[in-house]
Amino acid sequence: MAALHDDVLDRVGQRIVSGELPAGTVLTLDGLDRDYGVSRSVSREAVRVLAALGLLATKRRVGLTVQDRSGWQVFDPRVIRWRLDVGDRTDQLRSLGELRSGFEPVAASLAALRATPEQCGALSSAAEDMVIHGRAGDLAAYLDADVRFHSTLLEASGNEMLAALGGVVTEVLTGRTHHHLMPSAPLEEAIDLHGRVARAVRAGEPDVARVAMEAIITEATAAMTEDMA
Amino acid sequence: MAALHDDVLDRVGQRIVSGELPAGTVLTLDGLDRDYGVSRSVSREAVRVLAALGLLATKRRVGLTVQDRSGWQVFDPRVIRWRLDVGDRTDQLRSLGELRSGFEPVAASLAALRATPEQCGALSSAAEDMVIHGRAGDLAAYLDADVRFHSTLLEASGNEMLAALGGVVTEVLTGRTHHHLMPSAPLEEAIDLHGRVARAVRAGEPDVARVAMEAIITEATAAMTEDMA
DNA sequence: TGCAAGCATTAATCTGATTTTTACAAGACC
DNA sequence: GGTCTTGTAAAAATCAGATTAATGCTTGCA
Repeated sequence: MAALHDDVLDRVGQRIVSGELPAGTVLTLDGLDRDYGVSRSVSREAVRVLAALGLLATKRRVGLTVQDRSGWQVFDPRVIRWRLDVGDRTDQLRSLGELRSGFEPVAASLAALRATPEQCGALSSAAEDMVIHGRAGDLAAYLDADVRFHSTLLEASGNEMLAALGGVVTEVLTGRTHHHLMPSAPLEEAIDLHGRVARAVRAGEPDVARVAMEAIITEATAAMTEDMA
Repeated sequence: MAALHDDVLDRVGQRIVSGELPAGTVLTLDGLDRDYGVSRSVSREAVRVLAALGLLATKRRVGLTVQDRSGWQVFDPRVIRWRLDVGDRTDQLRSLGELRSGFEPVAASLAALRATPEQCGALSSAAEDMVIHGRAGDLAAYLDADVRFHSTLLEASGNEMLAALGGVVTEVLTGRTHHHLMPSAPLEEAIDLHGRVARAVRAGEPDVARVAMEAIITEATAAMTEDMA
């Protein structure tokens, strides 16, 4: 099912973020063709994308040079996923957590000022689903509701760049569930906080929404650090 | 000099973000070959990158469909540049301002905990330069110091994702000066706040740093909105 | 020792052919 | 008439061969 292009892209991307191919390593297109048994078009297009993501640089007569982490497009969902899958998961999640503690409270407060009735409804419904599936212990359905909640909230902020961070948050939530960095049963307190945010947004209370969202991130960070220790 | 690949990439990218090719428009690879007079490899690789940026989606038997803005990788430097060049500059700057109000205070507070002595020095020196050039009314030198201040601070947060947002902040600062959305002489208060952040970071006082940085963003937003009215 | 010419390597580009997927339509059936 | 199957063609995806253009490195000369 997975197309050859995506296959090569994923595999090389993962080898780079995992550190198997450290910065400075030099590859060649011919080498990739042989390694993966694909035609030049496939490896060529994969390399172009990796170069766009800042993971590789191409140079004539030299080849493909693996780039230092400082040049990576760390906001690209693909890079985030690779790093969560095979890279420095802990560092990555800490970075993302700190970042979220910055922009999600702002998004919550903006959403309280700008959310449409439909978005308020979607938010409440997602929060309710979290209650139901959280209590039932259905982690997959809980995750789905969690993702819906945060994506809707960021969308409702009316700020397209905050909305664009929805992909990043989705990767974090999915990643930490997938890698078992979550309590086996979601905490009652976390679930409750989501409901509080939803109500504050509906009531148009930006400060209440912001504070509740700050608590969500703090709680999530604490839960995760404990779990990793 | 500019390679064919980058040429096609830039041109198609700009046509999309400018709205000349609205979401839903369907193109074909053959069409691009003809339009730009390049071979399939070139258009193919450009399309692959555009697809990675979320601007296009490819589908067999259909062609290339221009995607809605909601899927764009709006944090990619290429996309930011295209939008500042041919897109909606003012909306873009407002979005970026709201985003900054989220992550810069967090970065300031983290920097107070983690900045190295060298970074503290660079921060203080940038703040001093802002005083000097601000009072002298040298806008270009002031901007340079301002950019140095914020980039250093984000770097000093010790969080690579916050550091990666340095480029974004630079765009905001440069953009608003370039488009005359700044007071002709920087406000004494704004300059003073930067010094306060630098001192708080050096002293290791995260809360003071955070509050001062919040004030910087609030002041900047107010100044810009007034100017636009 | 320094410099310039030439060589060899590798990405960049062009081209033609084949394979695979799949939207759409024509026909078959109820 | 409406739904289901089947066939066809359109377009991307992939493969493969050849040519072009930069450019790092070496060689030879002064």
